[in-house]
Amino acid sequence: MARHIESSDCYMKVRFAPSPTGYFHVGGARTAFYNWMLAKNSSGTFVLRIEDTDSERNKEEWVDGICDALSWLGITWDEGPYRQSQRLHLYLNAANELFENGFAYYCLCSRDEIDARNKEAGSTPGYDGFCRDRGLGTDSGGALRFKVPKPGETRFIDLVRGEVVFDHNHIEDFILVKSSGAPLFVLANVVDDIDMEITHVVRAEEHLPNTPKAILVFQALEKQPPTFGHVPVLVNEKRQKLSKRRDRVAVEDYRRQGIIAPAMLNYLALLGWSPKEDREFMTVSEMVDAFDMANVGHSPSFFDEKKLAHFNGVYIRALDNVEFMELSIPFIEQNPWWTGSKEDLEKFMAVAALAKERVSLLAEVSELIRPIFEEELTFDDGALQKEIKDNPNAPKIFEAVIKALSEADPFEAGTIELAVRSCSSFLDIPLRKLQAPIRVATTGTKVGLPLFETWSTLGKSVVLDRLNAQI
RNA sequence: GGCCCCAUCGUCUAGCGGUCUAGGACAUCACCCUCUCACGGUGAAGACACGGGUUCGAACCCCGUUGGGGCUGCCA
Repeated sequence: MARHIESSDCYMKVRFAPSPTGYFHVGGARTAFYNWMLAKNSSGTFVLRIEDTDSERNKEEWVDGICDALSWLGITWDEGPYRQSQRLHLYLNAANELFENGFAYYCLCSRDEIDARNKEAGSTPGYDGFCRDRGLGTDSGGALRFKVPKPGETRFIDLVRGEVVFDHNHIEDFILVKSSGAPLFVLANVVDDIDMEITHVVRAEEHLPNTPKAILVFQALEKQPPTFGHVPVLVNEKRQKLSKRRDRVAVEDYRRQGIIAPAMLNYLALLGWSPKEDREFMTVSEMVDAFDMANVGHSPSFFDEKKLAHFNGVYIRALDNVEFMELSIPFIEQNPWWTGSKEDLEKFMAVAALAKERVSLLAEVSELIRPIFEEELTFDDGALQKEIKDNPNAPKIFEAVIKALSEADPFEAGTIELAVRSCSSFLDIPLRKLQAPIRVATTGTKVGLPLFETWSTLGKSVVLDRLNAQI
């Protein structure tokens, strides 16, 4: 589809304006990242604004969750976090101005009354303008509604969709201030965008129908609206918008599983956007340089955990061993066998490169390195049965390996391998068959880190003890 | 229901009128590598929703149909 507008290279002041009503989710993270990239590649400003005007639904802990998650991702804000709950006077001033200038009126209708009237008249849902000309005053105790000019239409150029037109006949006179005196989203949003001099509003597509309302308010306040861009929503496997209630979407969840921040950012950036060259792995600065709203797609994207995990694996493998260990330690600390001692760190270091290649989530590291730390080995019962108890060759394999091993000196991967291979040819059992029982005996499972390196890290006496225990 | 948005392999996408017997990536399968598992390598299978136009020529432009999504709150 032809693009009707190019995103400009000029200074952009953007904002990410989440509402703290639940876990910070991946869709929000993507929106934040897009905004952040726009600010970065225009030498602009990224504002964090917490839209907490709805005191019923907002919780302080969610605000912390948002800030923590953004910080973890490396999405830093130049201004804020502003709190709308602390700026109520600004919205009320604007509301008063709109009322004084005839752009808004007070309304006493309840939803039930409106619905009843619509039903009786056989008309479509939406406010019917009952109080429009009643001349109710500030002291009426009603809600303040914006008087949408009718007939009329509002059109604007959306950065991703091109020109969009809304007929005012389908926009009801929406509420700006509740009867309780609390300002609502559209009002607060617009007033802040004016006050903070936001130049570009990039947000999720679910806000597209709010945009003409916002533009009307900008105009009534005699301000130039910013440029808007609506990015497609993220959907689940059933192609419904990702929901905090229904779907697993919390950034925090992925972090706890061991997704690392750069992998998350890279994956998120590619959901709905792709650079011209169709590249996949990019550093943050490469993404910032390449990012362009003109290349943002138009249709919803499915958040695919499998592909995220693949990206994460690639990023983990690119880590150096020390970084890998530092990032992994929070995930292994909770194990009783991990003490964090110098010896533990040395053992971990010895297998870090091998472990790195075998995980796509940091939460998988524990299981992989557990055999080299545990005093009392935990066994996979199925593997124990199959590879040792039911294996007629097991006794002679143990006997031969124990004997060969005692001569392996120094006890290193190379000498161990020679010893084990000699058993293989001596017993005429292929190495792949021969390694199974001794692997289970010394690590508890049939899959894991390469055996010879594991043994050299474990030390000769531990290995011999574990082998002898199975005879 | 009304309004708006969208439509290329199962998924994320490349493609902006001829270079498309439609490219890449994830997932899947096969083979190779290999001490297990991974990693890596090679290969296979797999898509332009449908119908009309416009055009010498359409995945790309227009219209319609169908399908999906969003919104339709004194939530954001």
